[in-house]
Amino acid sequence: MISPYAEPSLMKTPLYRQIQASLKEKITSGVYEEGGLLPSENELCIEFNATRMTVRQALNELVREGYITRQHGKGSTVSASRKSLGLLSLKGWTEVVVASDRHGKTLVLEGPVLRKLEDTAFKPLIDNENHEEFIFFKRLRLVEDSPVMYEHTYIPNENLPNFIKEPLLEGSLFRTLLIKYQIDVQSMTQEVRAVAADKETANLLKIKQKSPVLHLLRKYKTSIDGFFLYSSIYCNTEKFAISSFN
Amino acid sequence: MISPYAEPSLMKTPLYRQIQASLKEKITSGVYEEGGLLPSENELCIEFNATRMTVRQALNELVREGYITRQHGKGSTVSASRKSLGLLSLKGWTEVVVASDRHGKTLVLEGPVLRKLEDTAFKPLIDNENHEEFIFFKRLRLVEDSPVMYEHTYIPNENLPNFIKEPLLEGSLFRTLLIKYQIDVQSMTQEVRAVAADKETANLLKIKQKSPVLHLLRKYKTSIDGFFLYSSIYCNTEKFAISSFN
DNA sequence: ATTATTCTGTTGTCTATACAAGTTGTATAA
DNA sequence: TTATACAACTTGTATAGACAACAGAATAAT
Repeated sequence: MISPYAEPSLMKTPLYRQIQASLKEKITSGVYEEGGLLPSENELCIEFNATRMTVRQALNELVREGYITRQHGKGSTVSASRKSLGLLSLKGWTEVVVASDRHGKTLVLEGPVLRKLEDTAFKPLIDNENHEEFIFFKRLRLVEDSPVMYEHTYIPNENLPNFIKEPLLEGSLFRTLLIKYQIDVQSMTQEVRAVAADKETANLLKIKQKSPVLHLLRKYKTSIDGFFLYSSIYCNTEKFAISSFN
Repeated sequence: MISPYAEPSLMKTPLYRQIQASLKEKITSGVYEEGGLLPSENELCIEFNATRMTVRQALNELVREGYITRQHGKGSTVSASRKSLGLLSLKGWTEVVVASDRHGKTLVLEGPVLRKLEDTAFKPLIDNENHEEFIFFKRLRLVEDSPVMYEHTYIPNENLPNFIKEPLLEGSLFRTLLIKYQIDVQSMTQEVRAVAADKETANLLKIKQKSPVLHLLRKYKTSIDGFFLYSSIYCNTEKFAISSFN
């Protein structure tokens, strides 16, 4: 496996996933504008040459991801991008910030480098697999030039040839995994705590030491069985809240 | 409307909701034990006299609510009750604590009483409706006799005759709404922050003032259109984390 | 003018069927 | 004993169609 990109995806993606991706693309790019109605299910059936059940499956996924809401007898409405920096479900940083119309930046403070997972906090999230090596990131994320999140990311060093050598596509990890490696991040579990900021975190987030920060321990499930991503995230929630739904 | 309970539900609940409820009941009561397999889709089809699509809709809902996981080619597995006091999605306090096999108690510190909503923090969650009066609770929730959550609940004073006069069924708000009033809590949105505990909260949660606590602002959607519940929750996450998934 | 009623288009629920694809155990062959 | 192949089971994807329930606009009745 020398090719810079992974093998072109021969595994055919299901039709409903294609529809889902297509609609998502049109929503985030503004073709379907916020607050507006999507085409009706029957129209989508014609557009994608699919049955209503298939179209509905795509739409239900978009509801689950928070892109649309639906109303009986009316239609599917494009959700307003969450006002309080919705760090919801699957959405990676880049996507969220773009969608919420704020100016976001990501600084890579360290990495990507190979290292072992020493953070014991992850133990309860990791089930059986004992991965040897991880690709490690330290990133600081800013909104309108004020630091909001400090994140440590661990990715098992498998399935990702040349990952370390090349920059992220558009600065987005999720997007890079999807485009270059056909790895789709599908869901997430997390543990949430409120903790006092330690010295490093406080400095980076420009807050006082010991002030309350949100601590998220995340495990992302991907389209590759047994391949997970792990993140430990400290959030300054003075200006922005983390919003979620279910 | 003098009858103590709401009219017997004449609105027929969809078949998939019935299946969903039946399976949920069997899971929480232990008929299907944790880590075990549910009957296959085809078996459930026979049991409930439904087609696979209908059964699958029920199963998908249970996945969304975190009761089961599914694996292609294998079956539906009953999820282990989340180790870290999973305060996930829709589950009310009672249900979570029972499921997680911990000894939980709820103290009603104040209420239910009628009052207006003065907490300005809810403003961003409330869209259009200006409810006049709310049924208000102050509750403290304990796990193994140590206080973990301090919660303010606001329920619009509509659709709930005699609510204040009678105790909650099995101490559970959600269960009371479902059984007595046929109101099903279906989903939730929330904003999450880390804040410093004020004096009252610190005292109740038995922690030091200004120590970090999790603050959750929740809006619950119900089966009645336009009828929402609101909660402001402070959590001590020293011992327990809030876990969620999506 | 206002209020009902009807109509049309939408999403919600459900049936019946088919084939694809993953998992597991069993039988067979090396 | 160890592979290999197969069979039987599971869930995943998809088609085609039907009727119910809801929203909103157009129409008819008052």
